[in-house]
Amino acid sequence: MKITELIAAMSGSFTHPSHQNYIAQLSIDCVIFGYQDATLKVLIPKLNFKGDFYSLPSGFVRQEEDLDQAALRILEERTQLANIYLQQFHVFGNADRHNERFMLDLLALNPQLTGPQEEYDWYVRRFVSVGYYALVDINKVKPQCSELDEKMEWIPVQELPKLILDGAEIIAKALKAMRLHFDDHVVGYNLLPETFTMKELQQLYETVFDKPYRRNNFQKMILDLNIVDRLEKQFTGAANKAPYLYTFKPTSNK
Amino acid sequence: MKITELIAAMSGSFTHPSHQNYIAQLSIDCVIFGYQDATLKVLIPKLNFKGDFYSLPSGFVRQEEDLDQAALRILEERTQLANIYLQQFHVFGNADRHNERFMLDLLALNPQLTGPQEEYDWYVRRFVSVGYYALVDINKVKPQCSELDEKMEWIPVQELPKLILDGAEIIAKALKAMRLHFDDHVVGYNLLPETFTMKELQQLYETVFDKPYRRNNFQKMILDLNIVDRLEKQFTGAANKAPYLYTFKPTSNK
DNA sequence: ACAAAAGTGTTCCTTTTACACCCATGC
DNA sequence: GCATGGGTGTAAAAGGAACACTTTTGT
Repeated sequence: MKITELIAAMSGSFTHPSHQNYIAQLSIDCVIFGYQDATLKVLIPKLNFKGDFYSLPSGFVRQEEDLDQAALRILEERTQLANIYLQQFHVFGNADRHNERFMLDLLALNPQLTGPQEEYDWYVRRFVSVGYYALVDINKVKPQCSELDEKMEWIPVQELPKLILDGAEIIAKALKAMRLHFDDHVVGYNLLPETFTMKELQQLYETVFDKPYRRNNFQKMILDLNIVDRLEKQFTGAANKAPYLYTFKPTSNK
Repeated sequence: MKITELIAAMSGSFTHPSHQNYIAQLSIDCVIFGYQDATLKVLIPKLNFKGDFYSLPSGFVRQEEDLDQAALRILEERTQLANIYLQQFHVFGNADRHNERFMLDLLALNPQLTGPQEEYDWYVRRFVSVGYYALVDINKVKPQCSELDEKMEWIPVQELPKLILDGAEIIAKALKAMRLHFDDHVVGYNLLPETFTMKELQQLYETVFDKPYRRNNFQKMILDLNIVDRLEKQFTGAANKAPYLYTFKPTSNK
């Protein structure tokens, strides 16, 4: 593989690479949150090179596209999902944010990589990166590896591996911003399937905020917010009262 | 004046212009808030050209400097103030954010402006701009015009003129973000002089949040927060009880 | 002594938290 | 019937809003 292709793939684009089409020194990093097994997870690609390089889904911004559009494009390519809930949360702009260290590590372990110096220089310059986080229904996502990825995995936020560059800081800030937005009480919509029980919703809250809620008070809070509709009961076969299913009101979100 | 100098001045730098030193297509826009006469004001430069062009203090990012550093540099140049409270709040990245319309309007009214095509092209490309807001003690600021400015004025947020580009949107978002941060109850520190009375602090809150507070409850709230120290009384000569002066505790901010 | 404005205390109400009870389900 | 978990009601506690009262200052 050539550096050219590497950069093209890193850009989130599978088409012919040409850095002329992108804004130089500006990138987008995405933190994709999913929720499964009462755990908050992040979609993390592992690069298909020697050495354990974990990164974040990222890419560049085309000249003719909005910043938000670019983030959406990157996300859709990776998740095969449209209409993703997406929030810009921070710009990472330290002067030492460049890919040189990463590339040196990568090339040391993978000497077969070659490519034009020009492309390499373009890529290892200092980059300012806009952080976006996304909330997705983990069951609907079909993780799509880029040409560079060995695999993409949902990793619990508590068990993240060492990430290249400032990935750890980016995720930490994303989590903080997400929690803040969660208080609006409509954001959870995006992490759950269409229908869910009150208990499932409560578990989501407990996971996100990392604190327990009382069953009855939680139910009262949600119902008072008037953001969910009650549907039919869900008979699980268990020897107890069947819980109602709920769905978020169509008007109260997006 | 040449376009070259115009761009140099716009960049917030008074030194010899060279766009090589800056990150291309990335700019910083600052919303500088001050507080005076029970009014929230923004420092707005008016450009020294024919036509009423009002802008925001802005500039570009040098290759070797952090994003935050760049914002601080721009702010210090304009206010002659160090240690400014500064917050990044949003990135404006729509694809149609370019200076071409503004430049056409400007050149139509000021045909004497000339300069190399190259510089012009650099400047009118699409720009992604990082928004920062600052809170300053309005009495300490000595507004410093750039070479381009006819004047710089503190304009009440309610009475803003038409700004070039998306200035209005930027200020609106800055105000929203500032109000949000204000809830931390330490931010007000930066808008007031060293010492102040409880009434002055209350008026600040009433201005920022645009709603009345009750005198006694407000006092209780602030004292309970434990963020201010009570100093000596301030005798104004008025025929009433002298109010205490307060100052923010040195530990509770920054 | 009085008016004006600052400081403090006290009650009332709303919201939040904690506890208790009842209801449905399958064995 | 009974164990299990879901739904609802109510009391206690906390927090906030409104009101009243006291203190200080210069005339």
